[in-house]
Amino acid sequence: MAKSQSKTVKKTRTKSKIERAPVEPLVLQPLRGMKDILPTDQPYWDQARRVTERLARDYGFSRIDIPLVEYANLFERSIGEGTDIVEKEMYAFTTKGNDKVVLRPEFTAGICRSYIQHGMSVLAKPVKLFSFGPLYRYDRPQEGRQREFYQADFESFGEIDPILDAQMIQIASRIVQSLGIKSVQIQVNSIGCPVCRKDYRALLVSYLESKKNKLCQDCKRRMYVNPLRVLDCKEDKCAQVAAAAPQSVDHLCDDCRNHFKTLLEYLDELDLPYIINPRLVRGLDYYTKTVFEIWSGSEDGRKSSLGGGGRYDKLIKTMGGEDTPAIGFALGIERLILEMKRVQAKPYKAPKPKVFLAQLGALAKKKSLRLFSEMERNGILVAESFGRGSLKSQLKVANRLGVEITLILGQKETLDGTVIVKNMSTGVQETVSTDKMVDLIKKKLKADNVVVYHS
RNA sequence: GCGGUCAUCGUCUAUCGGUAAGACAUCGGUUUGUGGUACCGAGAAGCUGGGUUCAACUCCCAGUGACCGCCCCA
Repeated sequence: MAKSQSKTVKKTRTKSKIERAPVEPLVLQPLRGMKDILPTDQPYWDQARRVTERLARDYGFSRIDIPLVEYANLFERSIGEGTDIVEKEMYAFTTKGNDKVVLRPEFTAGICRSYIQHGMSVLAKPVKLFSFGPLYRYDRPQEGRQREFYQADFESFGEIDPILDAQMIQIASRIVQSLGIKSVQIQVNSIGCPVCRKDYRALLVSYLESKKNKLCQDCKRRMYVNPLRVLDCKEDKCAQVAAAAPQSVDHLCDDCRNHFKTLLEYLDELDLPYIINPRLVRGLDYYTKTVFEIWSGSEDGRKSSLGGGGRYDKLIKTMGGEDTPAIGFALGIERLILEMKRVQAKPYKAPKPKVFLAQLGALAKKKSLRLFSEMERNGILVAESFGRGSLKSQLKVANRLGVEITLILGQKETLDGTVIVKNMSTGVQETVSTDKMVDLIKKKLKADNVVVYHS
């Protein structure tokens, strides 16, 4: 080590006349908008993962994992060139091989790519897939809005029936409720198919043109690029214009209107309360017919969208696959967890060790490693503090951990092939031979109605 | 991408243009191989880079980050 250091110094010295390479300081923080998920937060993440995985399984979804990085044009073509995600939120860069790539901003495009590539259209329909992982959007962070964030994503391919739409909304709602978030609002809307949307769009544009001078700068531009999004503008003056604007639900073709009507009937049947939000349009181009979002109840004022989704019946074909109707949605994990904390929902409680192994002296210390492993193999969770020497400090740790039994292994016990089993609540202790130890502990834990976990 | 607020031990919070204080947490001790409380002790901080000044954690500028509002979304 010292040798290589002096070598480095020499090198620098010989180089110093030419140019000394500036040493970048080590930045001890993550990139903007990214954060560590610390052990203290993991119980919430565990809960989010467990609930989504269980419901995915219950509703027949298979897990799929796709790469974090894809070609940029996969998203440009599917999400749409005029959208905010593509226009300004892509976490994009060029590789050494000169490929233009992005860190995935959403799941749908990548899953569709995989669906087409692997010929999943031959599978029994509907093909139901779910995923869980990080997404990246290069925008300005705020609480519940990071550059790296996680979603649970559900996609279903090959079924046009609106019962699928209802079921997807049901799953989303079930996940949120199962996490202990009771008061949520489901918003639904239909933005029609390419055919009726075209007519509606023309109608909307001509209406917006007549009110042009009452719109904000952004919307004056947006009305031609993506007029539906004007309806979503939060500017007061635009909202006023939007309120009187023609609504897509009033201009659906027969097929789309029936689809929407049937969906609402299904939702009524499921007793899922919803509100129709004619201004819900969502920021991605590929949606057709049904779109929906789930909003938190938010008694303390803050409202945030926990997730959303919709139908994208034309996307697979647009991307080069066979004509396949599809619907999907995603939930934002960080937002779910923020909401869980707000409503004091219970996180997942991992099983905690009920046994502590204390050791005293060099010989016992050596022996304790094997003892620990023996118990682990028998499904007994054991805590220890092998680095500590004194029995007193080890018992302190045991006490703090709240274990029921502490095993004490000293010099004497090691030589006798025994171990002291101490009941931490009564203080009573007995000496048993090590070969009977596992059975005895199991019996004691079981007697206390304590589950013994098996690996 | 635009506007605003903020930045001190691991956490929370003081103070000051001239030695940075406390609480919680952590670790150790209060005589031998037994936990709690109490008591004692230890370690631990001015985001980074410039400037003003005899002197900067403090004032100024820039950067970085967090948060808030907008945009948008999850």
